[in-house]
Amino acid sequence: MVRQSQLFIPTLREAPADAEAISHKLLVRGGYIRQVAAGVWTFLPLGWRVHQKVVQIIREEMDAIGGQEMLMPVLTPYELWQQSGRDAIPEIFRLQDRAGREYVLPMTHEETITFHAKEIASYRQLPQLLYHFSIKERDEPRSRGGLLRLREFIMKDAYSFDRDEAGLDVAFRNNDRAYRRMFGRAGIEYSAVQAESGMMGGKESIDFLAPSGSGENTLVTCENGDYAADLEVALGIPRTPDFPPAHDAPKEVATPGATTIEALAEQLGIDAAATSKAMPVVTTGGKLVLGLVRGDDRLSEPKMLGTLGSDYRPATEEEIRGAFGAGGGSLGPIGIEIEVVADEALRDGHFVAGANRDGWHLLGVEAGRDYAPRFSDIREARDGDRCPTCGGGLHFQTAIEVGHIFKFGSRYSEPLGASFLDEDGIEKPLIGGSYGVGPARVMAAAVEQHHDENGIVWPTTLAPYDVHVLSLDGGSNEVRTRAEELAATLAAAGLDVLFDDRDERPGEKFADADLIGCPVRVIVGKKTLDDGAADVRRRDGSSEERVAIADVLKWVRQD
RNA sequence: CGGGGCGUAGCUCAGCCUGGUAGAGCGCCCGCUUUGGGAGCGGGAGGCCGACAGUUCAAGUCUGUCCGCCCCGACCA
Repeated sequence: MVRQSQLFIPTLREAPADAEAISHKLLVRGGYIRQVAAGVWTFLPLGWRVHQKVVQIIREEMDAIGGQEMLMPVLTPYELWQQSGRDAIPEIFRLQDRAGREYVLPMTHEETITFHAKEIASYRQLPQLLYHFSIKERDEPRSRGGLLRLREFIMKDAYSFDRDEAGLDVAFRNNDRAYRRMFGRAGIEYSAVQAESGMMGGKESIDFLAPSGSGENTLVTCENGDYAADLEVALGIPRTPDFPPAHDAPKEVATPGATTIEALAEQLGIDAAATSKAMPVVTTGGKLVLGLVRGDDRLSEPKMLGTLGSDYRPATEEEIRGAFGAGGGSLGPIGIEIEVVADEALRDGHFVAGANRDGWHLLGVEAGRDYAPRFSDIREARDGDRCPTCGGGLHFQTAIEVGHIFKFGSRYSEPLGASFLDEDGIEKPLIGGSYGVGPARVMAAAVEQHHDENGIVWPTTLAPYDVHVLSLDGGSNEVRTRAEELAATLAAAGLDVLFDDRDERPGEKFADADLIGCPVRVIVGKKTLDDGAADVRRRDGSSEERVAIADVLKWVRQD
């Protein structure tokens, strides 16, 4: 039992003016966290308790699948990152010591764990699953939203090593299961979706997205529950366009001043979905490519990146002039020398396209007949699309990425030289996977998903304390004593008890208790003692009643 | 890195346009009263007005540069 009068729980009546996300506001107001610099936060005692509860859940689930906890340092020799090639990532923090030796403050620990994995010499020592909780540093160009995106944060990162892909499959599935269990225990609603592995350089990967009022990802789900994906890779079946009459060959039409799809569709009196939109881009290799999507669609940058196999940028005015002989707004796929990547939605039907002549468009352009594109899914799924699995409606929700697991194979073991001798006597690279989860993001997601207008409603597994006992003594020693006895009794029974013994008025204690959000609130006051009782209430509003002091423990423990 | 916004008391903010002794509410400290949903009265503490450089008799206020923070975008295991 701890006395609130002696704790550092600086609750605030008002949220900081610049806070937008609910979790940001409530965690700051509740005295859980404080900002030190952009994207850099302190966990105050209450916040650290919650963080540690999340950590313990993760630890138990990792241990349950054979994970071995360890700890790798933050300060890491730069050479390791040179060997993996990740030294080129702009987000890494670098520094030098006084002798000029260079270090990296890691964003993850693949390099370091692989450095240790070099001690694995034989297939007899495999598989291995190692993990740690440690501070990650990322020079994010833009942090935001309280705990949603930090520049420094603690992550549980686990690494598996196996002798082959089959072994990796097993490790991957085990971690997937462990993740589902840990998020379930943390009271988080989430979807496991296929995702891009991004800068980790992986193959298969699964993202765990928790729907939230604020977040960095968009979760796309089918109303029938048979499809879930991150917007970046989500497939959607677009509606069928309302096509105008077809033509035997493209027919030129004057469209003066129509440089946007809206203007074009209006001028021609047609459905915007029956037009095509041309997006000329230049790859890092300097190659000009025309991306073509339906007029009502947006080009998906991650998909385009995947299709091109390289980063790219929009083409400049001069580059466009040179290649198309026309300016933006009148570009199309016909009569040009450059490669055309057309979205799948343009495969069937006849569309209006730019004529590559300023102020003119072409009616009835058909892929295959009039131009020969490379088809690829490069459109961003959007509201109104149908599910690719069952045709049901798709929902789009903002979400927090609370975990990400992926296979990296020999991505690190080869460059770092981590190999083992297999049963057949052949030296082979270790086959690895990484499994990351951010406890702070789990906290933020829990708050985003569980709160009301008065404050946080913690899942019981994450709450900083199980029971919040309020002494409404108004200066009465007898009431204070009885309240403290009850708090001590509950604590002796194994519950984490926060005892509000502060010399504050009732209203303030109620407000703070709601804000902090412990699952059970127990009030001892003059009124209740007259009945030899206490008022008990669950924070989620499911029950509230007056029970005899002797029965409080039983009440707390039921359901 | 582009666009926008904001830096004044612990917090939320006025004051800046039109230069002239730095303010309010909440919080904090003391006293009295009060005590079941953020009390009342009285007294009090608390400021390098983000930094630097200009303009001026005089700068929180005008000008410039820089720094910090937030939001949108770019970016992002």
